[in-house]
Amino acid sequence: MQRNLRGLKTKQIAKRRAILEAAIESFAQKGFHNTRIADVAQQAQVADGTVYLYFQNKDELLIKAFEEMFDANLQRIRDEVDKQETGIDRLNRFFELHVELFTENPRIAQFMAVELRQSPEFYNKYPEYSPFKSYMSYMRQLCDQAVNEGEVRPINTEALIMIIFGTIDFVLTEWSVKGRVFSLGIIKNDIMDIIRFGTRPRD
Amino acid sequence: MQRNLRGLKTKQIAKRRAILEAAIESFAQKGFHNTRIADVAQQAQVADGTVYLYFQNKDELLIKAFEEMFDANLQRIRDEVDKQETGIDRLNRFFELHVELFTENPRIAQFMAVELRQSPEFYNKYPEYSPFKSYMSYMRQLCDQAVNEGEVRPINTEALIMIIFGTIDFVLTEWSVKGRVFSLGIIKNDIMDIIRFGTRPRD
Amino acid sequence: MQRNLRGLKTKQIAKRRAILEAAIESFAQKGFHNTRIADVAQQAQVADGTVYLYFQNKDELLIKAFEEMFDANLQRIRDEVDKQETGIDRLNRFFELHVELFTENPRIAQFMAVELRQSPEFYNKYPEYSPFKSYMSYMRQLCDQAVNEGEVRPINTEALIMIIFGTIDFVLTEWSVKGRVFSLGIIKNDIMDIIRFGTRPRD
Amino acid sequence: MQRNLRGLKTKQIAKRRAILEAAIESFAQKGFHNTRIADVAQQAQVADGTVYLYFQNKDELLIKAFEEMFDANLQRIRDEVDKQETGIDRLNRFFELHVELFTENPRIAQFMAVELRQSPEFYNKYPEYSPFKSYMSYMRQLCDQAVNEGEVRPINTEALIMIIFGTIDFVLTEWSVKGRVFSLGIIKNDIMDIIRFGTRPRD
DNA sequence: CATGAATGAGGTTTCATTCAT
DNA sequence: GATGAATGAAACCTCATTCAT
Repeated sequence: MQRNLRGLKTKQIAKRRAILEAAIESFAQKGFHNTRIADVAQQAQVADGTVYLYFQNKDELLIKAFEEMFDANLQRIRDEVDKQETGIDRLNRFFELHVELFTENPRIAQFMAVELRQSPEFYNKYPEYSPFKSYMSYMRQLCDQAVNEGEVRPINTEALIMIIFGTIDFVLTEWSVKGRVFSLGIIKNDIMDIIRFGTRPRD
Repeated sequence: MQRNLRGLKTKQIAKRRAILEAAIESFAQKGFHNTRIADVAQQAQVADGTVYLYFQNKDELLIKAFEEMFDANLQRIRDEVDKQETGIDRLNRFFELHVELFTENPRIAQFMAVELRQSPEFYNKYPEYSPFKSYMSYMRQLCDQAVNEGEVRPINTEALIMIIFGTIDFVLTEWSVKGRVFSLGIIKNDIMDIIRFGTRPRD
Repeated sequence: MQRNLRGLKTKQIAKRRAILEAAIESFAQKGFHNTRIADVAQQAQVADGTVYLYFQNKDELLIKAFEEMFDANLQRIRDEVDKQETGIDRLNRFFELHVELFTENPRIAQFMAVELRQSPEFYNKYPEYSPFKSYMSYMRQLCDQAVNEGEVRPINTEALIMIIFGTIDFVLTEWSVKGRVFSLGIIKNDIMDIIRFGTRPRD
Repeated sequence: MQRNLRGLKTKQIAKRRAILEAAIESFAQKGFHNTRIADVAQQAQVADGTVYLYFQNKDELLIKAFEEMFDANLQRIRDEVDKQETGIDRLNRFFELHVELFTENPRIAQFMAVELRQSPEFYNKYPEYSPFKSYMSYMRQLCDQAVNEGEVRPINTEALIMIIFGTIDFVLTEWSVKGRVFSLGIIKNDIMDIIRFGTRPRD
């Protein structure tokens, strides 16, 4: 019998995945608190109780959904970004791929926009909850490289990360939650231009 | 009997305000859904039922909290910003004051960080919910002025707004929700520098 | 200063009456439990608290509404009925006036239909609550007279009362609550005919 | 697994029934509005939430209680009545069985007495609420037959129905709600006598 | 493993009643 | 007397979670 990392059979892998997808879908649309486990179960075509065979409780479902969604995408993005030659090109590619990811997966974009912000109480309850830590860590690495290569002036890397991540987050949130009222492509280029220009080495 | 705008007596104004403050406090700390009306009432030193004399329901409490919080602060910020001579200075001042506001009112910063983004369902239910519309509209005006005055190159104003608002939002969220792990002052200046440099007219 | 039975000034009499009328109106339409004191007060153009100056509580408002409504009408009916010469005519007239009363005051008919039936618990709580006792007592008297005069055969008076009262109650309830789907005039005559015929002395 | 009409397992049928019985019991004793779902649940030996697995809400519980109580009994009555030869006998038997039913099931009698009449608002909210429609429809049929067979003179059938149903309703209400202060057996016979005599063909 | 019926704690909201003005 | 803002108890209903099948 084929068994996986977590000790699950292939069929169970699929079931687990279905539950996570259903959770993301529903969290994105209705928000965490307005999503009932019964909704997720129905969407995933399993019984309510089955959800609890794969996840301890509703909170964990949220946490795992984030974790695994980020991990999966980060890997794909890394592979692509690392093909670029220069630091500045890698940063640009990263920016582009990030936007692309969310444009092509509106559900994920919505999910992130709505669920990323949890209350301090939630962070206290789950200190390990830090969904895009690895994501930001990778971005930090890219920025540092670009600075070291001299293509970006020696600015505060944290500041740059905040600008990039914050802007993407905000743009995508507005775009996905409010109803895509503007062209993402145009604004994306303009933003990249401002940032690139603003971080260019001064003479 | 002294009566106010909404037709409330002076004492009632105070009570209404106390409820709003309590709501912001609690929403910021525990999140909207983990806040019970009883919490808000207790914090505001009124009976549970009293909350419903001033607000139709819990949702409206959230909406009004945002609305009035933004409105009140925007006015103060405008007054200050308009004292500046040049467009670029106004933009800078706006940025600074915005950060300052939230630095000095961590509760409000947290509240915004946690509750600003609602689910599509919420937006559908309350189409009028657009708490920082006037805020962004003012920012748009500032950007346009700066461009017209030639101190900022003719970039896409929307892009600039997204960068500014998104960055501030993200920085403050990280800073307030995660526990103020970095110096806001330093990062603020670096960010302003990047943005200013990135929007400077090219030769 | 003009003072009344209950020690009330003329203006207060009017206010008390307005509250009772409003109560009947609202009880009839929405039922006792779905009527809020605030509804009654608003309808009567008084403050909520004022209701409690005239009635101890909501229950008493219901009880008094019944009592006084019945008393007032019974008096008018008696005056009219007593003009009739024979027992059987008096019975007929009574029947007619009873129907007339409710036909001309649909609110009262509805009120009675909906609120007459209270739970055993209610009757236990208010043993004195017996809204149409005097009404039935008067009817009993009429029946007895008719029997004594020989125009009605010596039947069980109680049975006759039940038939008359029950039928009227049911007819009016159906008629008023369900939406007056049939002609009250025709059915009234048919009913009176059956009853008169059924109670006629046998040869 | 044994499954029933509504798609319920045998055990669930029993549970559903227990809830209905408990509801009737409690509605009869305390009235609909003074009955808490918790009362019903406790009486039925289930958890509060379980009630909502079988009925959408409290209103539906009332409606279904009526519907099914009437349906069940009507069937039994029909079976018995249809054994009679003549129309007039069927009418008599119907009357008797109707009275019997309620005499032997005081809870049901009380329930009906207290809850049959709802407010116009209730009828508007649930237009399909017409608990004894089939009951009256059957009675109409019996009356028509009796008229056609010539044993009852050609009177207004509706009038006769009103008399019969109204009288029974009133008698049973008085008898059950007020505390059974008179002999139902005697009065029943006297009433039947009056009605039969009143509807007899005239020469 | 999977199911889904059952549980029961908990929160929003209503509204009769009170009482300071 | 009259007002109506304030109170707070109480109840419907939801839904995360469990566990017998």
